[in-house]
Amino acid sequence: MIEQIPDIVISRLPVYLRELTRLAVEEGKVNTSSHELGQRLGISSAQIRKDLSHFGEFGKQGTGYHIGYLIDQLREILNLKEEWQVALIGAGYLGHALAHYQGFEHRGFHISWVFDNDPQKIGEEMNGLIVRDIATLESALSKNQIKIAILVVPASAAQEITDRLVAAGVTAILSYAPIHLKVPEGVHVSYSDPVVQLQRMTFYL
Amino acid sequence: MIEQIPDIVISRLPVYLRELTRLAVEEGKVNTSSHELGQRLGISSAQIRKDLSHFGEFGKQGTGYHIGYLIDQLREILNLKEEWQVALIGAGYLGHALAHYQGFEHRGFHISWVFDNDPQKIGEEMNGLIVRDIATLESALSKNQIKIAILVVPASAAQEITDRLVAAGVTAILSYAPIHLKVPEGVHVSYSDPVVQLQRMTFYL
DNA sequence: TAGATTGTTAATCGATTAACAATC
DNA sequence: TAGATTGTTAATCGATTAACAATC
Repeated sequence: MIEQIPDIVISRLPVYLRELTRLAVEEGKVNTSSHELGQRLGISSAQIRKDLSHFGEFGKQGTGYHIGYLIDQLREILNLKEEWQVALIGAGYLGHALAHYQGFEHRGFHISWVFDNDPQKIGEEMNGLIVRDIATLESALSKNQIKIAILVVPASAAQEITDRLVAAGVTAILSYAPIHLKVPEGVHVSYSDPVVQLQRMTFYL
Repeated sequence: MIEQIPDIVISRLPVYLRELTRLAVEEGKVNTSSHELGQRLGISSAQIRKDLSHFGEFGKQGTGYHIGYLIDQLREILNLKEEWQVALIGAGYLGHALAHYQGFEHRGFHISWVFDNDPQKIGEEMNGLIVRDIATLESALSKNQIKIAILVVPASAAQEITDRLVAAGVTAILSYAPIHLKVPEGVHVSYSDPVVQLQRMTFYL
């Protein structure tokens, strides 16, 4: 029986990976400890060790973790050894910003397609990419086996586009539309709604 | 002793509020139930009732909740009765997108200041707002008692700007910088890093 | 009345933390 | 060796769910 790893554990791994990369690249460190990493992330050292223990033994008593090795292992665990091709749906202001975002490269992702339904935008160039007609969504995604999409369309269009993405074989969607999306089992959705995030904080103000 | 309400409960309230508004505005419904709301959000009805029970009794046996009343109560709980003035730090692509985002209005927020340190951008107009010199950050925020900031600057500048925001009285920060920010007790930070969100999903692919 | 649905309690489930033997 | 730190166990803490009396 394969042990089921909690999603909350998975969700912390990218944050560990990000901080480890920072330690290596910007501070030139070679080793670290669960205590140091936890300090920097506001997480207990016990939690970091427990999280990692789901996947193996990556450290050494007395000396902690070799950063390069742990980065490598986390990239392996998170399936980041190969670059993922990503489709961006929506060429509005936010789509524009994401198309120009430098942070995708070297962290495992590359936006290779942009779609919109606005004839004014179709054919436009965005950071080297041509905006395609959304009518060609299915054929392009299926043919290229795209598994990941970023959804940056109005709430009113989000569910319909989601259904089309899923039908075309997409199994991971990062949505900026302010709406809960219905997807079948096995399709993963992650949400980003700045207003929801702000409203969570105003409770405390 | 005031009962401490779990942050995870608080984090769901904006989602309830958003869906209730959709039910009212787009479908013209007047009443709903924890079951219906849960169905639409992929949350159990028991959890919705439990969450709401932390704050009072808002429903009626047999008939459920009056949507308008529950919306009103949630807005009260989340301190959304008055519009919050927000400062946007960073006038790059993402800052541009946020400055033009229509979703803030009517959901409790208004971007009233934009700052950048790039002389090329200072003075530029963004959706009716003038980009200010970041050197004037402290005076503008303190004088206008701005409590909320959206941080859209490079990771290398994020901690320094955060320190300045906190010193100027900001107590809620929505950060798009891919870095964990150190803030004193009482200051709230919410993060949005698209790469972290994508990496969480690639584990399952 | 009969059916529906709430708010709440208790049980279950799951996540975090503390502690420590092992060992580098 | 002495000090540091891991991986793991058990205890604690917290969140979710199931069930149901109350009642609209």
